[in-house]
Amino acid sequence: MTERRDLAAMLQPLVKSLIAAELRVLEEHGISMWSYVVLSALDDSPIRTQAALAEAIGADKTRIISTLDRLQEAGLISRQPDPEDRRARLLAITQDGRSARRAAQADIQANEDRVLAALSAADRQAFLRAAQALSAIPHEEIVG
Amino acid sequence: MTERRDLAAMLQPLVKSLIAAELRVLEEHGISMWSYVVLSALDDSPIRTQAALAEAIGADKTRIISTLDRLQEAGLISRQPDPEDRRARLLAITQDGRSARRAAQADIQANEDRVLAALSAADRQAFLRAAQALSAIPHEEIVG
DNA sequence: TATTGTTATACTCTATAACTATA
DNA sequence: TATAGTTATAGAGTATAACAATA
Repeated sequence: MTERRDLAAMLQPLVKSLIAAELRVLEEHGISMWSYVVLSALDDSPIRTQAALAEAIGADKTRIISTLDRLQEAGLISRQPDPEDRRARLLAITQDGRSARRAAQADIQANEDRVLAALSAADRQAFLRAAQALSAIPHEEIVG
Repeated sequence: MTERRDLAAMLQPLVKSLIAAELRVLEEHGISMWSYVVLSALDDSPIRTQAALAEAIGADKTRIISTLDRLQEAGLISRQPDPEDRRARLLAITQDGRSARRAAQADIQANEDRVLAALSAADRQAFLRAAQALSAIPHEEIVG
C-alpha cells in the first residue's frame, strides 16, 4: 500500500462537516440530532424499551430521557407503560414522527449527494459500498 | 442513487472506533492524541508560531499549551523565543519527536490496513481515493 | 434481589474572557 | 493599540451514582 494519510485523520474532519451540515438541516426541521437519531432508530426497527433504544443508538440511558420527553410532547413518539411489565415504557414512532424523520432524511441525503458528486460515479459507488461494509465491522474488531 | 443509510451515520461510528484503536496504540507509545496531532503537523510541514499551529490543526490556541509543555519537556519538540519577535515562540519537531511520530503512525496505519483488508483491493483503493478527495473539500462547502 | 426508568451529581472537554509581555 | 502566549473561569456534554417503582 502506497503512503497515505491516517484514515481517521482524513475521515474525522469530513464527518465533522457532515454533522454540521446535518445539524443545519435538522434545525430547519425543528428537531435535534438526538431526536433524529431516536426517530431513525424507531422508524427502522421496532424497539420496545428505553434501555434497548439507548443500547441500539450507542447512548447512555440517562442521556435520552429529555429527548424522549420532548419527542413525546411533540407527538412524534408514543411512550406507554407496558401492561405486562409496568416498569417498562413501550416506545413507538407515530405517523407524524415518521413523516418528520423522512422529510429530514431526504434533505440530509440530498446535501450528502451534492457532496458525493465530487467523486466519479464509480468511486462514489465504491465509497458507499466500502462505508457500508466498514461500518458493519464491530467496534471491538477495529480496536483489536 | 439507490436507497442508503445516512453517510454521517455510517462513518461516525467507524471514525469513533478508529480513534479508539488509535488511542490504544498511542498509549503504548506514551503520547496523547493531541501530542500526536501536533507532532504530525510539525513533521509534515514547518509551522512557526503556536497560533499558526492551532489554526492548522483546528484547535483553540489555549488548548494546545499544556500539550506543547509536555512535548517540550519530553524533548519531542523545541520551543524557542523568536529573536525577531520575542512575543512568539518558534516551534520545531526534534529528531526524537520525528521518530516517535513515525513509530506511532506505522502502528496506527498497520491496524487501519488490517481493517481495510475487509474490502476488495479495488474497493480499498477507491475508498482511500474518495476519502482523500472528500477530506479536501472545505468545511463551508459541505455545510453549504 | 434485580431491573426500568428517573433524578442528581461529578467529571471532562471545550470555549470565553482576562492577563503579561512584547511590538 | 494590537498581537503572541498564558492563565483562569465558565459552559456544554457526558458519565457515574443514587433513587423510586415494580418485578
